[in-house]
Amino acid sequence: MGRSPCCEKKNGLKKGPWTPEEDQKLIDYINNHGYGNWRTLPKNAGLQRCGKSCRLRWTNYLRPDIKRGRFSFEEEETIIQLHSIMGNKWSAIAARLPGRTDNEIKNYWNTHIRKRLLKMGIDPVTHSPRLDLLDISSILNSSLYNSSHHHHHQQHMHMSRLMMGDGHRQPLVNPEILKLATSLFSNQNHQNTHENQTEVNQYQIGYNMIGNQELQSWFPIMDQFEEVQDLMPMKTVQDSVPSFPSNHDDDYLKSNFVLEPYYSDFASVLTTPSSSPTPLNSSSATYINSSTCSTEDEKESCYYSNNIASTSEIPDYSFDVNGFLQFQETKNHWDNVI
DNA sequence: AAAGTCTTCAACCGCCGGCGA
DNA sequence: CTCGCCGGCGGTTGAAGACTT
Repeated sequence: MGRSPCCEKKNGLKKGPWTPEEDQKLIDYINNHGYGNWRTLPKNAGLQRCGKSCRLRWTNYLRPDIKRGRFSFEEEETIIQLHSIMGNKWSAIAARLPGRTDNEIKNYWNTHIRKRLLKMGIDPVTHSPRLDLLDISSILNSSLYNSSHHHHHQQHMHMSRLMMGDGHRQPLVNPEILKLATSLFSNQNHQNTHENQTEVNQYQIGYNMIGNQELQSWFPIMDQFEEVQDLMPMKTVQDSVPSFPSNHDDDYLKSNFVLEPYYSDFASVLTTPSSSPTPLNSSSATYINSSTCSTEDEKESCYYSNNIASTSEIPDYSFDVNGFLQFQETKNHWDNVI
């Protein structure tokens, strides 16, 4: 039954950051003797550390094959894809990223990727769009929205630019989702909750979302919708131009309503049969792109400006992990060949 | 310049499963 | 079968540095 903690206080083992001297002792020992029994290693190596601490230090930091430095865009894409399939299986993800440790990937996910997905309105757990998560204000601020938009016609213009771009810029928001959001907020006949559910489910089908997890991710939308319905009357959609409530613009937009995260070209790389040896099916995968965005800032802005992958191009949902991994290997192979 | 706040990430913790006695 | 050991995993923490006010 259970075992005592590996680092008992009474035996005076050191904790906390490693010193260069300790590192060197560990490296020297492993170079000479290899690593086998972590429990006895520190004693043999002359370290006042527990075996667990030594193993962690070696596998996460001192190992010679550790790759240091920033994650490349390709690595980041891989992490996101694998996470969409495997979830928080950091070691499994790390196994697919040579030189990266599970700890490093976990940290990178929590400090960078997760935040970015949230900002885009993508649930980092399910990888599906969440209307209640998108930081719409940051999207708007980062592009064409400005504070002088209180006139109605201007509002329509902004929204149409959001949907269609303006000739110079690409659209920022998936028009389908924008329609969904608009429709949700403008439809005044929502007494029948069953109908609401049906409407949402239709859009889920559009995203090929299957499974309780994905379905659940939409529930907050409905909750929030009902709250807002109570607070303010909604307008009806006029023609194809969506309209948001005329007052409360800023508050409204900042109230965590999300329109749509931007799926990108990378999705088509993975989902288009012509470029994929094994057609990849993964609607819950969150695809982010751009090979041209390398710095953090560039990545950030690219996330908001990539092309949209139309919902009609999204393949059927059915995870084929082996196919995916096979695809990755083939892709890597050809990347190397090229 | 100083104080306060936020972010990052190395390291720790507790738990689990595999394995041998 | 049970027990104890060990390696490994994922979640969490907190010191240090970066950034903001």
